[in-house]
Amino acid sequence: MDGGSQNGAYDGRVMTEEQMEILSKQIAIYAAICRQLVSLHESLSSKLPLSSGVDPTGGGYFDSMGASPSTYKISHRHRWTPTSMQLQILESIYEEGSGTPKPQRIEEITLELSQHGQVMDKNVYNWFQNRRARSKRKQPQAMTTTTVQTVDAVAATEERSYGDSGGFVSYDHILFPSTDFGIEHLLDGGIFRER
Amino acid sequence: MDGGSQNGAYDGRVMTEEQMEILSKQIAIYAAICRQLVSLHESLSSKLPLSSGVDPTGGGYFDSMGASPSTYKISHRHRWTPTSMQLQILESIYEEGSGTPKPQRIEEITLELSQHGQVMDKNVYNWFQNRRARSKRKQPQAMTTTTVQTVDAVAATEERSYGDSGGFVSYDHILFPSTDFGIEHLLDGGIFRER
DNA sequence: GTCCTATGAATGAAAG
DNA sequence: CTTTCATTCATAGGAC
Repeated sequence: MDGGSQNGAYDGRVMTEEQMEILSKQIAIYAAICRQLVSLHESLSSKLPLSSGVDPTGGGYFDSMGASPSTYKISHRHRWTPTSMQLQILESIYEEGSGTPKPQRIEEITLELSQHGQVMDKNVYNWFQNRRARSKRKQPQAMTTTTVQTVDAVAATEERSYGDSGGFVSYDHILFPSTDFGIEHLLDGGIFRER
Repeated sequence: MDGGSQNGAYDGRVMTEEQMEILSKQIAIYAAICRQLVSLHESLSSKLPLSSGVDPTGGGYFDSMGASPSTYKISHRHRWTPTSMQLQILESIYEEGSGTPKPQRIEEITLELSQHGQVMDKNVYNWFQNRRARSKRKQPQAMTTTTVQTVDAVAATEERSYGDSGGFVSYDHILFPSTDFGIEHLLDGGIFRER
């Protein structure tokens, strides 16, 4: 661990192993924080192009607009839209299937649907989930109150409005979430401490 | 290990001025990046009426309604929503391995998470269950290379994030608004370079 | 332009 | 652990 290294820019060690370790950890801490913040940013920025070219099959949604051939939207769609053909199939299966989409059958359905437009398992899965949930909630719409959707909208508005516009907060609790790293020690008492 | 460090260990210079400068800059770079990312996060989460209003200081369940105190309970949130901080921690723990949430470790995690917002054991348990189940169903999509976060791999990981701009979301304009730092040189040829 | 509706998608919680 | 349910978020498309 001393002068063992020969080739390389540093023919003589100028730091102890311990110091190297500390410094490495300091760098690693910032690296980890940055990585977390970046991924946080990704998740916050809605569902932006997560695919980023890595996923060729599921990367782009572009529907054929089965009902309206007049529309040519080649641009990337963020949301899958079933074609009318697909919708028919889905509705049929929904009715006949006694309401249980079955996890493995999803793939079969997807396969069949993909003959009428691009679709993924996830889309089919979501569709059945939503279909079921929706039809269930449509039933108890006998609410005597004049405005059903008004309450809904208000509630949504309320919830959406809780963006805290408070003043600045110290970033320390953000940057240093846990004591796993032993950050305080490193940053406050490390080599680069202010003394 | 020579006698470089005991308490009060820094009475003798073990690094050259140049090395010190490089290291200082490395740290400074990460610090700057983190600061920018944090402020980016702030602006993103405060500006958008976006989803779960991420409240850095706290907040899980509670929405800051209060527009109409006369109402008994227009909309109470029954559902736990992890803060961004909590999410980061959870993701970290999830990634760092041991795909088994561990029964007792849940409490530890819960304890740590509770420093960043209200949370219960059950929430953490559910989160891990869901997380695992859903990542399983996911198609083999390597959106982010599952890089193990080890101190050794930090350099490589960061280099991937910075230097490699192909196929990855270009954060460069965010991270590096100016070339004042000369980051490439430092990160690629710094003391902690790979070779 | 703003507002509303419909609906795909995400996710916490619970059931099996 | 696997599958399902319930709620919510986000957005496309239409009405005005």
